[in-house]
Order: sequence, then structure tokens, then C-alpha cells
Amino acid sequence: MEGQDAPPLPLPQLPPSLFSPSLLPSSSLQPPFIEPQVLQDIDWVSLLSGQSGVGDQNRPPTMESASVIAEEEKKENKDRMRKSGRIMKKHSRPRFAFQTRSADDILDDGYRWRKYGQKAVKNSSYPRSYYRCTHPTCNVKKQVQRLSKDTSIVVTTYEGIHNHPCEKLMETLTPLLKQMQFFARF
DNA sequence: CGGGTTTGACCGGCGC
DNA sequence: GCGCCGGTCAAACCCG
Repeated sequence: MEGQDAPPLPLPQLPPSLFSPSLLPSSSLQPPFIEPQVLQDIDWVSLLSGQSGVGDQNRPPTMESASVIAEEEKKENKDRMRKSGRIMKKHSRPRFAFQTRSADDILDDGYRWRKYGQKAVKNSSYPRSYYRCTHPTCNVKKQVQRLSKDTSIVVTTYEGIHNHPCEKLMETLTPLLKQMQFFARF
């Protein structure tokens, strides 16, 4: 059915400052890369340490555009109406999406994810994948979808904030921090 | 054998 | 009410 992808994607557009497809080189064969601007705009500290708390709301104004937020709020409001069902969780969860240019669908963000579903979505010739953080007490989710418009672009949508540190990053960072502490004494 | 993925079924919301 | 659609479940499967 969804062989073509003519209509515009329902995806909220990120501001050009975050991501500018037009600036992308035409040659697309590259190792997994996150656009530098995107990396800069992410508040990795709070993201990784889970400092923003599950209370969200006061999450740092990282990279979501107003339009993205508005779109999400609308969706949250709809979710609020949900009364029964298996996932009666909390609905007002911080969410943000960003696009990366990558040949690989799964970008290694340091966390461990378990895939729990895959769906073909309308207006896209590529399926959307659903992942959950494998950490026992952490129910952060993310969706990964490749743009059919530009197949070199992958859209990743995170939902929720990790309530645990990123093991992988800590592993890498710990010796570094120790070194910094050592040199800081001089 | 334990952890992950695959994949069809299922469920709830929404528009008509 | 019905059908479509997106999100999730869970059994089967895969792999180191």
C-alpha cells in the first residue's frame, strides 16, 4: 500500500538552526554521525544524569522547537483522556525528537535498548521501530524512523528521562574525571 | 540458557 | 458502528 511517499510528513519540523537538510552534502555514504549542531543543543548532563527528574516540566529548553512542544502537548492532552488500558502510566512525559544523518538506524547513545515493536507507518516507506530502555526501573522509550524523503536521515524520538546514569558513558568518563581531579590539585 | 529481535495479534483512539 | 492507524504485547525465534 505505502509504496510512495508523496504527502508531507506529519512529523514536526525542527528549526533550521538544529538541522538543515539542505546543507547536507549530496554524497551520503558516511559512518553514523550526529549533526554537530544537534549534539551542541542537547543538554547531555541532565539527560545522562536524569537530573531533570521525572517531574519533567522544568526540563531544560534543549532542542525542542515551540512547534514540537505544542504538538506534543496536544497529544498529551489526548492521552489524558485515556482511562483504561495496559499503559495507564504517566502521560506528561518529556519528549523530544531529533534527526541524525546516519547510515545506521540505531545510533549508540550509550544506553541499552530493547526493541519491542516495529510498525509500518503511513506516508513512509520505512517502518518505525520502538525501543525501551533495558534498565529495570527506567521506562524511557524511543522511536526510530528513517525518512522516506531523505533516506540518509533518521528521526529519533525520545520519551521520558532516564533515572539512572549511563553506564557506558560513566565507564568512559570516570578515568577522565579522575584525571581532571588529579590535575585540579595543582 | 539468557538476552535480544521478529512479527502477527491485539487494543484504544479517532474520523467518518 | 466501523475501519483505519499507531502503539504495545508476547510467543516464537535467533544468537553468542
